[in-house]
Amino acid sequence: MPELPEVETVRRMLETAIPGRRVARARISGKALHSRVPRELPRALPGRTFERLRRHGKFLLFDLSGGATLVSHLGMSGRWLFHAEPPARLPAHVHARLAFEDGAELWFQDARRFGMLRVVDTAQLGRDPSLVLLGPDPLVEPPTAESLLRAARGSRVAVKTWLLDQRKIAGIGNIYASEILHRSGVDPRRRAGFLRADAWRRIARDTAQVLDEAIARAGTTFSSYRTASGQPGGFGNLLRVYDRAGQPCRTCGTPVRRIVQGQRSTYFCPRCQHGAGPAPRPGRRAAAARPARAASRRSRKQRSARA
DNA sequence: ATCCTATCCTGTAGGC
DNA sequence: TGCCTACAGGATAGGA
Repeated sequence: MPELPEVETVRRMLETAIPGRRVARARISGKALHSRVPRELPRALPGRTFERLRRHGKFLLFDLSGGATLVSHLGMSGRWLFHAEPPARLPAHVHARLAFEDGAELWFQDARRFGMLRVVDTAQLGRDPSLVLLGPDPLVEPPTAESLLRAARGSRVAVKTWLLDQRKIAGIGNIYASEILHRSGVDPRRRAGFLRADAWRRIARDTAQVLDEAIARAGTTFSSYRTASGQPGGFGNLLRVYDRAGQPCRTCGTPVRRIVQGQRSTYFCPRCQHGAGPAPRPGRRAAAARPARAASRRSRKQRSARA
């Protein structure tokens, strides 16, 4: 569920609900002891008021009164659930429950327990081990061709894998990495350190574009708690390659391919994302000359067929 | 330094 | 129906 656009959606939602509310009680579940939910939560939070909500990449930062910040990462399956009037029945995998003085509650639910919570001294946030290495947040400091070219200098990893490295850009995950590269027309297997400025320029442009569009639609996938009815994010329909192996590329009709890079799925269009520049592996051939121009016009038929 | 692999968990979808 | 396997939006420790 949670890449930057999803986390930003959560942030915006919570921002309308929790600032100004004071914690009366915090509980963690027994199972939480095995997860990354700190045992001191019940001691650290009561009496504190939520002040504002920040985000850096995929991290949510809840600033609290008294100079503390609740740092949260949703991992793969984490969710924040806000209830003005909490239901009696607790769903599975709720590891932390914060009860406010007015009766509202905020729950942290995380089936797979890859997420984490931590309470840190706000003044020391910059030294937090999980935050200190993060690269720029693309909404705050939009990447440019120059910044990307510089950051990727010398890197031999595939550009898709490079985009997932939170130390380079904070917030891009597996869905949007594929989507960005498809829009940019860059082969995901190409080595980051060998991309030229024009490729990075397109990647910079499309990173901003994809993230903005996804945020505007409240993200991809997730069965959200934003509305009482739990509407899913609306970007799923706009995905051009992710999870579409074998289906026609929305641009040219060529079947989308799925490959595995760093144990994670990558989706791309072998025609739209053929390479300008050096081949990903020492063994060339990916960029073999191909009459992409003329041939790709065949797309029109398929496009209308799908609509 | 950089890169790669395995690992932490549970839920779900698909094949038989 | 049940059983089995493969896979899932993430990060990171440790070895090469």
